[in-house]
Amino acid sequence: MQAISEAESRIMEALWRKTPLSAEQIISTVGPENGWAPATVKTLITRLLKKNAIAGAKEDGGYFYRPLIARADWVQSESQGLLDRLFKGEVAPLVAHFAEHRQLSAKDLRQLKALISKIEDDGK
Amino acid sequence: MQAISEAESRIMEALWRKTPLSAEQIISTVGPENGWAPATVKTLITRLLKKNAIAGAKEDGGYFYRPLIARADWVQSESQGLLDRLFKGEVAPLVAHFAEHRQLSAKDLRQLKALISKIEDDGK
DNA sequence: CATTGGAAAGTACGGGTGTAATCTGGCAAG
DNA sequence: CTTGCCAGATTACACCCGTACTTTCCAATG
Repeated sequence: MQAISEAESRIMEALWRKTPLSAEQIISTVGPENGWAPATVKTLITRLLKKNAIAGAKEDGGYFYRPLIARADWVQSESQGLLDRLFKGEVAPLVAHFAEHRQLSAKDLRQLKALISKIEDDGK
Repeated sequence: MQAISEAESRIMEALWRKTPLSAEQIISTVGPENGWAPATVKTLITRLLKKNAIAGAKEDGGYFYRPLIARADWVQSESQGLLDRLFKGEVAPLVAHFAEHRQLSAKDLRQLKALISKIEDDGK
């Protein structure tokens, strides 16, 4: 249901990038990326199965895994937690923080302005 | 040096709110807040000492603890990690995400606009 | 100097995590 | 029908974390 660990999330990311994937494919993408033995990847897959975060099924000749939770949902709970714990749930201070630490690129600024305009237009 | 755990961060937050604090003070602020036995709080203090995240010293009649790392630094590494893992290091997509999930209050919008104006003025 | 009170260290223990090997059982191919 | 491969389960093990108690050691106080 919940609490996908860091290592497990690497598997999820692979499946979110491309779904479905066979065990073999997961191992060959995610293994080298992280320096994991095949057995390790299989353990992570097992744990994700147990957590109902993914499902495996045989389809047209092979056995494939698919994510059962949407990346957006996961991102939501992860980032919501951080926002609450560190910034009292307010988005602006978070952005201000990044701004102070020179983490706001010109590209970010452009995108942010566009985003704000869009939101205001929608509300109109 | 690193990796302050969730529970440990509660102690840090108390010390960041008011520094220095005695063990007694930490226990009586942080204990009830989290439903922790005094012994638990002391364990967390010990672990933070071992991690060099705080320091204890006797000063004018009592024994007091002070944080050794700045809250801003901690917030920085925590949020940077999330930003990198979830949003490829780009701030705008993060804000966009919150916007989509109705997490952007009117107040946030106001503050964001002010923030952006300020940044642009500074750059001028 | 002896006692005491508190800080720090040590011990405990169940659960999660990272890392990994092996066992098992069913399906497919020969 | 038998055999082999592969998914899933089991087992392993050290470390971190949450939760907590007990022991040790130092410093101040009487």
